[in-house]
This record gives sequence, C-alpha cells and structure tokens, in this order.
Amino acid sequence: MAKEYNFREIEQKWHRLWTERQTYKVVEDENKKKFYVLNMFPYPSGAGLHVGHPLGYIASDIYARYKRLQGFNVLNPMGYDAYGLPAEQYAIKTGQHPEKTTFANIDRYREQLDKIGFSFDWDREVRTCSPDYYHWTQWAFQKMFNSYFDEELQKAQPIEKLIEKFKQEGTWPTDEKAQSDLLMNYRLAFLGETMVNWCPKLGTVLANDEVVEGVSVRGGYPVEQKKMRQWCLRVSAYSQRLLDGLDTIDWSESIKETQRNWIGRSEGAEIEIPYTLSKDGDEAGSFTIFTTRADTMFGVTFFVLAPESELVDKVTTPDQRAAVDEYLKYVKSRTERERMIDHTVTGVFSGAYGINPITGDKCPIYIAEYVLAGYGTGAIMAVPAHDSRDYAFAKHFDLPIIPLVEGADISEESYDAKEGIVINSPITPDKSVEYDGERLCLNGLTIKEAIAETKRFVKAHNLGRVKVNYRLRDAIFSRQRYWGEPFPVYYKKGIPTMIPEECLPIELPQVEKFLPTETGEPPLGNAQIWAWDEKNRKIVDKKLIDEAAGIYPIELYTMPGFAGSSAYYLRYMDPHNDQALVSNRAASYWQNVDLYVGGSEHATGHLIYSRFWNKFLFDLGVSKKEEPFKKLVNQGMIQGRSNFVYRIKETNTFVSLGLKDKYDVTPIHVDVNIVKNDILDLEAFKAWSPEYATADFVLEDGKYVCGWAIEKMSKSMYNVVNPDMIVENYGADTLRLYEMFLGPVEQSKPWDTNGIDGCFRFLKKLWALYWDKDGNLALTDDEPSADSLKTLHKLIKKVTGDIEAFSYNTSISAFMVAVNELSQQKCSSRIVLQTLPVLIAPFAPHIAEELWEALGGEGSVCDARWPQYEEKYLVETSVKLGVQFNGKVRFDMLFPADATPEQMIELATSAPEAAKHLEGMDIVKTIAIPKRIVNIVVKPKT
RNA sequence: GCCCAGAUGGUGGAAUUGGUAGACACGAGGGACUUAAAAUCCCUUGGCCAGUGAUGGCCGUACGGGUUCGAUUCCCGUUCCGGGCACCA
Repeated sequence: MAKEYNFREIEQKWHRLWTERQTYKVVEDENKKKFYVLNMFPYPSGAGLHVGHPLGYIASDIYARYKRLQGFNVLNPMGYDAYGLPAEQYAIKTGQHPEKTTFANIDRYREQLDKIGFSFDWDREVRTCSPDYYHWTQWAFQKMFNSYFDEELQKAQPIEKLIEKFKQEGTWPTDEKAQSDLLMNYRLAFLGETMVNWCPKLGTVLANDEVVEGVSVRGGYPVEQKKMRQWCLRVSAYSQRLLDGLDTIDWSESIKETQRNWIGRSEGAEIEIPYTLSKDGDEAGSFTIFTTRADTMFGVTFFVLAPESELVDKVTTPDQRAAVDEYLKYVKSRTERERMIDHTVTGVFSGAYGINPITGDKCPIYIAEYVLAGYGTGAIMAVPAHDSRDYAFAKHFDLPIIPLVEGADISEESYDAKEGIVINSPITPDKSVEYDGERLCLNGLTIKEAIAETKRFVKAHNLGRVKVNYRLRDAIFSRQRYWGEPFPVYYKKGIPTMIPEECLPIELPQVEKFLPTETGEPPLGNAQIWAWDEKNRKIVDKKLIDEAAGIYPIELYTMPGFAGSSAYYLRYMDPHNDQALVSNRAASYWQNVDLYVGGSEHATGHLIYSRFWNKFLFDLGVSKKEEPFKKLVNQGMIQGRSNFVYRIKETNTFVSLGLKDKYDVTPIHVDVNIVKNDILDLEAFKAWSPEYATADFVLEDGKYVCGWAIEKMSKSMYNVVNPDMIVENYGADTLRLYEMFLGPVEQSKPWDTNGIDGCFRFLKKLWALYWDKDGNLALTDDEPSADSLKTLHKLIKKVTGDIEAFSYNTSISAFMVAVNELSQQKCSSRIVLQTLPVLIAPFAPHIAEELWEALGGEGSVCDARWPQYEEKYLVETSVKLGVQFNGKVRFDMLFPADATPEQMIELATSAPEAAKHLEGMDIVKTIAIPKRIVNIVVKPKT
C-alpha cells in the first residue's frame, strides 16, 4: 500500500504543533533584518469569510514565509476593524449589544483563518473596539487638537507655539471663548461649522469618500448638504506632502493617479476684481477670482459667483434683488444629487459689473450654480471661447465670445485645450491697461508661455497672486452613532476641552437603546453616566452636571470608521504597550510596512487617511517614516460564478442547458455547492429545498448541465463559496495553491472551482515522490543525475524570481513541471528531494512541514534556509537554436554553449541545411541573438 | 469630458520585456488498468489545407496602418471592456 496523502491528518497535526511551539511568534531582534508584511485588517461581518477574503492573505503569507526563509525577522500580524455600522444596525434591530455580535463574528473569522494555515503572530492581534487599542486613537486625536500646521516648516507644531506667536503680535484675545474660536481655525483636529454630507436615514454625517453619486455607500440612502458643527481633521494642510509622497512609494500607478486626482492640485492665480454697482458707477468694492488660465484674461466677457458665496448679497443691485432672491430659492430647492445629474444652464444677472484689471473692460457679474462655493474663491472669470461651461452659459444668455487662440474654431464649441498660439491679447495695443509703464501683451506666445507671462505681470503689478489650490477637503471626523470611539472631550462653559491624557482611555458608555434620543441627540445621549468631573478626574452621572461644581457634559459624537484603522500598523509593532502607542524601540526597529496588501477600493479613504495620520505622527516623532506603506499590492476582487437550472414554466421539471431552447423556461439560481464542473448533483438538488423534492429532469447524455454567469458574490445568488468547504474536501494547501493559481493576484477574476483538481493532483504527485509502494520513504543517498539537478536549480531560480515579482501563478506552474520531470526521471536522491519542501513551504506549508519532518529536518521548515540556485547546473553543453532566413525559422541546429555570435553565424551559414537557402542568394545581414536564434537576411543575387 | 489600466485557444492564463506565441492547469476526445465505478497513468487538443504516414504548407495575440531581418511586446489611429475623477474654473 502506497502512503496516502492524508491532508486532514497532516493539517490538523501541524496546526496543533505550530500553536504548541509558537512557531509564528515574532520578537524584535536588532541582529536580524526586519520585514513587515501587512494585510488590510477585515471588518468581521456576520457572513463570515468567503473565498475572496483569503486571496490577499494567502498572497502576503507566501511572501512573509519566503522572507522568513531568507533569514528576515518577519512581522505578519492580523487584527480586526471592529467598529462599524452593520453591528450597530443589528443592535438597533435586536437590542443585542454590538460588542456581542462583533466578538462572535471575530471568533468565527479566527476559526476560519486558522484552518488555512497563516503565519500570523496572534499574540499581536488588535481590535479597534478594545479600550487599550482606542486609548491611542483618542490620544492621537488629542495630539491633533493640540497641534497646528506650520506653513513655512510644512509640518505640525504644538499649538503653544502659535499662541506664543499671537501674543507677540498682540492679537491674542483675553476672552477664553475668543481664544478657543481663534485656535479652532488652526488646530489639526478642530470643531468646524461646515457643509457636511448629512444622511437622514442613517442619522449621521458622512465623509466625502463615503458618499457616491449623492447617496451613501452603505445602504444607498440619499445624502443632503447641511451646515453642522462637526469635528474635522485638517487633512488639506498636508495636501502637498500627500502628493509629493506618492513619488517615493512603490504603489500601482492607477492608485497613485486616483490619489492625485483626489488631492487635485491645480496651480493658478488669484486676481483681484474691482466691481461697480452700475455700468457707469464708481468702484463699490472688489472680489477675488481663481483661475488656472491666467492667459485668457483678454477673453473675459463676464464674471460668475457661486450662489452660496457671501459676495452675492453685496453685488446684488436693488432692481435685480427680486430676480436674485428667486434664483437663490430655486438653487436651495435642488438637492446635491439633482445638481450633479442635471447640468442645464441656469443663472441670474446680479446687476453689478466687474472691472477686468488687464483690459479695463466692465463685464456683468452673474450668479450661477455651476460655480461651486467650496472650491477656489467661489468666484470665476468667464472665458467662453476657451471653457466649455462658460461657453454654454454665454450661448444661453447671449454674451460675447472672444477667441484667443490662433486657428481655433469656436462656432460650435469652446476650444479648451492648452495648446496653440495666443491672439487678440490685446486686440489693439490700447486695450491693455498700462501699469508702471508696462502693458501686458501675449500675442504670439504659446499658451504655456502666456500663462507664465500673465502670472508674472499680475504679481509684478500687485493685481493678485500666484496660488495653488487643492481639491482635497478636510475630513469630517464625527459621527452620530453609538458603535465607535468616544471623543475624550467635554464642554466647559461651551468650550471644547480635552480630558487629561492620563485619564485615557475614555470608555464607550453603556446605553439602553442604540438609536438617537427623542430630542434628536446622538445615541450617546442615552448614556446616563456621561459627564466629566473635572476636580475628581472621573466620569460621573450626567444628572450632576453643574458648572459651578466643575462637572461638564461629555461629547456625544463618536469617531468614524477610519479613526481606528489609520494607525493600526503602528500598534502591531508594540500591541501591549500601555504607556505609548508604540515604543521608540519597536518603532525604530519595524519602521514602516514593507508590503501592504489589500483592495483598491480604499484608494481615497483609508489609504489617504492613513498617510495623513502617519505624516502627523511622523512630525511628532512617533512614526519613523514619512510614508506608512512602502509597497502596496491590490489584490483583485473574487467574483461569484453563479449556476442556473432551467425550470419549464408552470411545472416542476428542469431541463439541461443544451436542451433548454426547446422549452419555455425560467432560469433559477442554484447553489453552486451542489454543482460540480457545471453538472448538477440531482439528489443534492432534491434535498436542497422541499420545493424541489419531487423535481423531474430532462437530461442530456445522462447528465444535468447547468448554465452559468459571472456575478457579484452574494448570498441571494447562491454563489458564495466559503473556504471551509474547500478545506474540508481538498485541504488548506490545495486551497492556498488554487487561489494563487487562478491568475495574477492583482487581477479580479471569478471564483471557479472547476480547476481545483489540478492543484490537488499536483500535491498528490509531490507526495508520491517521497514514498515507495510499501509506504516507506523512498529516498537514496545516490548522487543526483545531471537532469535532476538541472530540474531542481531551474525551479529554485524560477520560484525565487516569481515570488519577488509577486507572480505566484507562474511559480506554481513551475512546481508542476518540476514534479513531473522528477517523477519521470525517477529521482530519489535525498539531495534533490530534501530541498523541495523548503521551496514549497511558502505556498503549501502543511505538506512542507510533514515532508521536512519525515526527512529528518531540524525543527520547523519555516526556519530552514531558502536555497540558492547554482548557474553551473543550468549551463548547457550545447544549445539548440533556430536558424532563420529573412525572419522565418528554417531549421534548428546545435551550437557549442560557449560559441560567440560570430562563431554561431559562421557555423550556421556553413551548415549543409543552409546551402539550399543560400543558393543564388546574397547575404545582406547576419544577426545572432545569444541563446535564441541566428538570423540570416538574404536577397536574390543581382 | 479628462486621467489610468486592459483585449492572447472552448476556459483560467504563460511568453525571460523585440527573438520558434499558446507554458501550466481545467475542459473535451481517445486509450490502458478494472467485473464495474472511483482513483491513477498514457496519447491528442488554436484554425485551415495537403498526405496512408512520419510530416509539410498557410493563417493566427480586438481592428487598421507604421518602424524592424524579426512585433503579443515599440509608435500612430480605431473599436470594445474595466477602474478613477468630474460643472474643481
């Protein structure tokens, strides 16, 4: 009896031994080089893990194990992003505390993860909802509150420095409330009265990245704009550093591009525009416009203000007042969503005129919703000839259009491109206003030159300034929810005040109900023990609130999801430290994440917030690197592959795919777990649902063939494949191999169980190499054959290169080839066969351990050394090359391996096979590509 | 509209970055072993054409051009699919 590959026994055994031996425990060791591998930690949802989750974890685990085999001290931790809406909504429905459901889900995740055999160091697990974790989330928030961004130093500084500055300038107010209000404009975490995305259905505000097309990402509920007092993080202060940092990190170009778009840097000019309240009136004031196209100053024919702009009131003339008010009413009535979808031209004349400082022309000032209050200055100069939105507006209101680019046809649409030669700037020399004896003239310049020249002119004559604008907005940092980190803040006579650092963490209070209170307060309004006793430094019953006694209300908002996930990678370095977020020693050792693996859907959320948060902590000296994640790999999504059965209408008869066109059928989703290779398991189908117990079938070739489609993996489509099933039937090693074999890690692909047998067969073949017919080890101490050594070293070379390049599917192919070759060579040499377990260990750790142990290896295969390939085994004594004439391969021949290109050409042209091709021909050119081909270009003799 | 990434057999995907396209796997077909099934092993498998046959020829990497002795790879144009941003001045 040959020894069977009993994956169940093997995997159970090694899970036990790994735990007993603490194989994956990692400690800082300054004598070893570190490597930090990280997965985006999961939100533990009630549905458990599906096959899409482990994809990234397996990919990073392979890399982590590989690095360990190379002698690195590898940190590969795992934890849970445990705060979140689903648990809270479940709590509202059932009254069950979200902590309870969350912990239950975590246990289930852990159980599933353990089956797959990851090399996580579970001693370092973090949970964002645990007080000793969010202690440091609250701490970081307080640090941000007590910091401001110094524009000159381009970094965060203690707020005391700013107070000092105000005192020196003599602008420091004496009133405490005024002091607080002043500093709020500078603090990195601040309370701001801003337009927020308010979602009435969820009863909370949302960040910009949580809203897509006017509805909430979670739930898809409508979102409206509302002015509210909210905690914000001054992410925008770091815009330039967030942008610059992108050039220093090894992330995919598309993610970096997405972030660049999100940050939205645009370089332009702010120009002062004086205005009058009638065509011939005197100057009544001025406003500032922002433009990236300073070169088009000569084409301005009107100005536009955003309806929300504070200037609207000032520029509206009495006789236009009624029309303007009506327009503002109309704009207010429109939701964000309507404004986004419907781009019809609307607007109203304000009655005032702006004076173009370059031409001296007076142009009407309009109010229109196509100009946004939140970007630039909320006011623009309109150049209809060269901006499509201005063009549409000008056509609609019949305003003049002045072309400024040579040859540009603007009869049908504007010419927006920044290419061409400038004309009409000015039309006549006297159309350019003279400043200090200089008149601006752009005619004949390219647009790029003209932009630079105008900026220079504007700056030189003090008409405005060069200005960089960013689209990146400050992040709204408070939520009206229960299941999140409470703010360590109380309101002392209305002034937000930090609870002392030593009193942290402020634990989430117990509440009876998880809904907002009847008075409209957030859920924390339900908490009874939720007031701060300043003198005794503790949380007390809110009935005791009394300013005189120094007992004040505590903030009722909680922090958003990204609060806990923004610095968790630092916490893994030192997860049990109760004195600091991370010790200096641990932070100095682990530095930052070398390899980060996760989905690209976090491009404008987590991956921006984390970078911001880390940059702040870097300024503080807590984090040791400016960028948190050196290399980022985005694993693709695993889509579902649904199966269908076809029921003949109004019957309980199901017809196989190939015959369905002959009947009138309804396709019905069928559970993919009772379908194998698209063949339906009829008995399982009958048992699946009582409705089908009596089903009849129309078969083809005795089988029922199901249809299929690629869809999102979801419960309702019965296409969810969970890893437990695969582990049960094939083992964790097969699952790991197959998930990687499916295709490149970065690529999205449907989960299709059809190919899994190939990986399972491979492991069985590998296993079979080691055992004889009687189940004994079949190894000999014979010298390996040259062929076997070549196979082995070819494999080492290929696998090493492929892992480095994250090309796991090709390295698995290489294993398959090598095992087939060794099996054909009947290789039984210990020298060759004891290397294989080490090579396969990152991919299939269980079988690797078992073989390693059987071969008498020391300890765990995890501590073996990754083999080096030797060129000498790969060298050929002779090489077979194709000889081609005029690019077509004509014959193959053998060359000495060390032949020079010249010698190869010589040999090829004198070979007998070449004679007939050379007959009557002249050799035009000869090329020899080493190890590839000898190319001879011929043409008929003239 | 702007930006980014793609398109290779029946299927998932390879191709050392300009050098014999289709590795590896699945599926399919044929065969061996077996009372039978499972498991295992072997052969064939991009298309078309010629040949009893070994084999030979032509066409083929979304489409149309170009550079090159040689293009899946580089350049220009077109179509289609995916992703991001979007009245951002």
